Amino acid sequence: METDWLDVKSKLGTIFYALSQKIDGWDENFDPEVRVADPRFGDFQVNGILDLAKKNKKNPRELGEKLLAKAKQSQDLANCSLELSGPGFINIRLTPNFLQQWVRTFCGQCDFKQWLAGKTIVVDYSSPNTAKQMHVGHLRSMIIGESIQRLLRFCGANIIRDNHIGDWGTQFGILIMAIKWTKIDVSSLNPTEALDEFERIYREGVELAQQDETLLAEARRELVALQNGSPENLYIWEAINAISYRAFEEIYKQMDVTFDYVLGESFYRDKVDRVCQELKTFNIAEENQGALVIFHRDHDRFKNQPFLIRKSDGASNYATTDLAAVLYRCENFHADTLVYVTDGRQQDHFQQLFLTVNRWLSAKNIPIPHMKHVWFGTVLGEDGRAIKTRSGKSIKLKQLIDEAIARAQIIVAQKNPDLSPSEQNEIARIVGTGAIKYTDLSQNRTHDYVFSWDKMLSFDGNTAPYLLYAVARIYALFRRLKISPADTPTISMATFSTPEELTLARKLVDFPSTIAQVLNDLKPHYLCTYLFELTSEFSSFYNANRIIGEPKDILEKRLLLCQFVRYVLETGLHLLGIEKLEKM
RNA sequence: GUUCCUGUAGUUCAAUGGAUAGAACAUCGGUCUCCGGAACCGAAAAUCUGGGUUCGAGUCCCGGCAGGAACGCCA
Repeated sequence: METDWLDVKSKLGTIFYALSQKIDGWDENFDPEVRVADPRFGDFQVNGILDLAKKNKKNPRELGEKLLAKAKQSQDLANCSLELSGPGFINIRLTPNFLQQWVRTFCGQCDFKQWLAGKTIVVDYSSPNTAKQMHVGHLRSMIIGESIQRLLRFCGANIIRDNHIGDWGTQFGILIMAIKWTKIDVSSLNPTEALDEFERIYREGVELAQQDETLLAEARRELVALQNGSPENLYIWEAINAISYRAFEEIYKQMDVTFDYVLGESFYRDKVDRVCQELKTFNIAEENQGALVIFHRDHDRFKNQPFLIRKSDGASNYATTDLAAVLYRCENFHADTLVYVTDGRQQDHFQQLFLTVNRWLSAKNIPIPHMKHVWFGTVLGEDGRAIKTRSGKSIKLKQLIDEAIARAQIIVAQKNPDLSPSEQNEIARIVGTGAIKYTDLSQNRTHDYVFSWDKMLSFDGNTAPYLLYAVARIYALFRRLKISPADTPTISMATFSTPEELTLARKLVDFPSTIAQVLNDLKPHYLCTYLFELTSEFSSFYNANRIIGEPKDILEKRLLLCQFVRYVLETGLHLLGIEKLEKM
């Protein structure tokens, strides 16, 4: 089988389009709209005939008959059975022979590197603020960002992972004021409790500032002093950041998240003036009520809603930093795409940012990168409102992760007491963090969800442990048969024949088009749905079709399916940021 | 006021304008001399509301109702 059959759905689209163009008078803008079909009707269906008929006021059945006649003569489709049905669908069913060839050709060979080859993409994700512990509200950017970053890399892009930490914000004004007010020595704090302490001090500072205007003014002065390089304030700031970074690192390590660069907002502090200057020079930014703002006159909303890039007190804000970061990423990383993974509440900000970058970089006459805001819904508390740190009762990320690992630990110890403690610990970590990641990723990222311990820590049903278990069983099978997963599977001459073999092989065919869809929308939940369905079909297959003790040709064809399933599950789990397990 | 998101089984979620709306959890009932039972098979159970567009609407448009969010010096 030719390698261009890897993505069968897309290949069928190409074939049907080419066939249609051999028919006299057929619309050249025809889109066959090949879709995965309901198994009752076939494996794939051509949907586009109905649209075409509507547009050209023709009878869809007649058009369908013409296209079907061409398709039936096509050598490319010799291994498919075809029929016209319903109002004008062409149903396509792959023959067992086709499935056999496809599985043989692509087992372990699903390579999508050419899709994004040559692209340099900066992915900006996680991006917590220092001086605070990460809480469940910080989960999504880290998990979704990590997954998307892996996906883009898997599809051939050159990826730069940048953690744009909020280490230069106004929280430091209040914090430094309160630290000085309460005369706390930052170097004397116990590192494990220091972040709690900073949060407490911060809340205290907010209260103080509310009660006493002179302290509020003091906080503003401390921030300006910090930004102007006051050694005393820089010392406190650095101490706070060092403690914060250590806490972040601990979580990233547990969650298997890594970055190439950690360029916080402070990194851009000497680069923002240039941005403001240029935007003024190009007449993009203007002074308004003492601040430097940008209006986009040809935009319905942003002609009135300003993009504020310098506050009236002269301080820059996150908009300025983001602009400086865009320039830095273009000039130093030569990025042609920038991906931002943040909460959906920042949609206006990013729209304004992108509009501004377009105007600014065209004025500078340098290439404008593609910019994509990959936003996600808010994690809500029980009250239906966003979980907030200031409430003081939000769930810490560390607490959630530790609890997930502890629960997994109990189950591992119970199911697999013979494994060494260190093996059990590692399994518990992967199962526990995998469950958290999968729960988040398996939901449409653009929807809000209410945080619940039960949901995050569930190990039953459509969860990471279910997928991990299937992988572990395949490894167990290989161990019993004394074969290595790295071995090239022996090619059996037997074709798939049982309903479970055929259904499973059929499901494997959808892997490439699923990746294409996830890539198109940057929505990992499509992948989760696919992997769960694949695993479910694998489990049914494995339950109903014996392998060990079967005649050689049957054993071999079933092993080939196991090998392919293992490959797809491991690849898929990796793309979700979940590590695989050979035992659990 | 402008803009954005959401409303689907008891619960949590799916469903690129396609054929009889899929799952999971929970509930009820099955499978086992079973390659790992963290498994498999089955049952019952749902599109907020009123119009419209379409051969076809959970999906698109308009109007309600309900919830959430953003909108000038927070990030």
